[in-house]
Amino acid sequence: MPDLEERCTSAGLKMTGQRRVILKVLGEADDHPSVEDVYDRAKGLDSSISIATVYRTLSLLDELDLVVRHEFQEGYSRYEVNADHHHHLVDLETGKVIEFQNEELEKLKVKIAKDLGYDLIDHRLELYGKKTKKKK
Amino acid sequence: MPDLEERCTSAGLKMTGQRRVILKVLGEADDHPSVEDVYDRAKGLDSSISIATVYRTLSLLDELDLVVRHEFQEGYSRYEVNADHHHHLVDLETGKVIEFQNEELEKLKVKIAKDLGYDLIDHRLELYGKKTKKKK
DNA sequence: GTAGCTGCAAACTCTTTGCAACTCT
DNA sequence: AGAGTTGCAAAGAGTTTGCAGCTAC
Repeated sequence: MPDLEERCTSAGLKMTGQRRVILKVLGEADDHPSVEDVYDRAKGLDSSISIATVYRTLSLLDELDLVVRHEFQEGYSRYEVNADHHHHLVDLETGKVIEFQNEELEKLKVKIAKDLGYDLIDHRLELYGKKTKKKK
Repeated sequence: MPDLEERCTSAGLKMTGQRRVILKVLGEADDHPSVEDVYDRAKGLDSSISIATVYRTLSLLDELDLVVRHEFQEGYSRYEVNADHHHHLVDLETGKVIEFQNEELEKLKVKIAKDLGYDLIDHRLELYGKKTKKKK
């Protein structure tokens, strides 16, 4: 698959220094960074970058589907790159996000929507849990 | 089941005129009103009520689990009373919210969390769809 | 009487935007 | 050259909060 920069330029975006930095940060992220996270990491590479640019760039990338915006129950957005289809389990004790996939679940969702008379366009499933404590 | 007012007083809340109005509005709501919605309906009964009170009251009710707060992908909260356990399908064309339950889904969620080593504390499932168009 | 509640306005958080300067192509 | 992009600061939306006065108990 072509890299992020290439996909941006072929979508007609100009490749500025700031965008290169933000794309680098995103390309290296293996977590689900908030705008603030992306901003902080980007500033490490180019301290002149502004948070408005980070917001604008992430919005663009979201529109181009190069990035997926999530809103967990935290009051702000987090972004994810290269998101193959999956869902999230949020660890309530650490805030860590665990990804999972489940075939059965996919089928069930489509079926539920269909039974209600709808075509499924989008969906959101998040689990919130705590690590199972083993008995001593 | 005892009514909302009763449940509030027995939780130690003072029963003020404003709260009575807000509880009446909530008791009569069979939809998923936003804070603004509750505020507007409450003003119809007592025009002196302030939106700060609505926010404060809804927060209290949420803490007492007398109400469930939802954040669909709209940028604000909606509330729901007497929520027996169910999920939502949001009609992307009309904004209408359809409720559904599904036993199979419940079991599957618990199983997924367990397989990942977690106890499921909370979860969120929303489907977003459009009405299936029948062929002519 | 007093702890709790209220309205008001100011403050806060996250996000978007107008504008003048700048920069890819 | 010119459209697109940027930083800055101001503005927006939704929500919370400090405070002085009021009210249920």
